[in-house]
Amino acid sequence: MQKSPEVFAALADPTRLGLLGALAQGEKTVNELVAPFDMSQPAISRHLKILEAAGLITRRVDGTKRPCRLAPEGLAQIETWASMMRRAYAANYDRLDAVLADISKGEKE
Amino acid sequence: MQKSPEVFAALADPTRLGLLGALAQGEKTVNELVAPFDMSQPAISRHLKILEAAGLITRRVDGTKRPCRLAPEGLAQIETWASMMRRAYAANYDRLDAVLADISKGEKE
DNA sequence: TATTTGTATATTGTTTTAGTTATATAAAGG
DNA sequence: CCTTTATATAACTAAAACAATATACAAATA
Repeated sequence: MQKSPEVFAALADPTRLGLLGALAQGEKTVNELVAPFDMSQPAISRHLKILEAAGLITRRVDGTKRPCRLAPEGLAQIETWASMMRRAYAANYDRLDAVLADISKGEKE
Repeated sequence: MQKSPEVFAALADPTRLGLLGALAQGEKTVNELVAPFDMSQPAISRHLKILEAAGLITRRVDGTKRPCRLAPEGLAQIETWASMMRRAYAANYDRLDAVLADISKGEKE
């Protein structure tokens, strides 16, 4: 129907959320990210690829290493979506609350 | 490894995002939600169940209808996560940016 | 009470996702 | 160069997600 929720799909996995949590502490290489996750290196590499495609991380080249960093762009997408929804909620529901309260008060009689 | 990203998984589907968008305009019954989504009613009902389990919508009973509303709780979870990440970013990366800039300046020689 | 309306659940088939092991590749170091 | 280190890709398997159709059920209505 409209745009694809690539960034949300990227978050829809506990391993990837954990990777982001690890990266929240600062830049880390792939192997450093593999260590705490009882999971194979290829599996982690695929997760990192998904996070990168979603704009949630970036990778630079340092010799044979590929240090990963958080990228704020993906985060911004999420925040933008959430604040749109919150605005819509405030506009269309806080008002509705009063309406519904009136209705149910009327129904009690 | 740790907690399950149920709320993000709920957003990781274009139909469900669309449903939330529709609900952003106000309360709607299941059939009203089905209409714009070239998809069967049972499929939409299952999506709604997932959104409800994630705390993103609530449903009330109105005779045989089940009007759905946005629930701000799920939204709050997302906002909380995002702001945690942003704080971590600010704390551990803005500082790191300067460090990396220094390093790459050194490497140029 | 019989029928219709609104919604939910069951069953099933297909597609997608996530994991493993094995292997490729590229840079570093001896 | 040859080997090791760091990471990526390939091939495959298993599990989960999504959709459709058929059906059940409860409330409204005729």
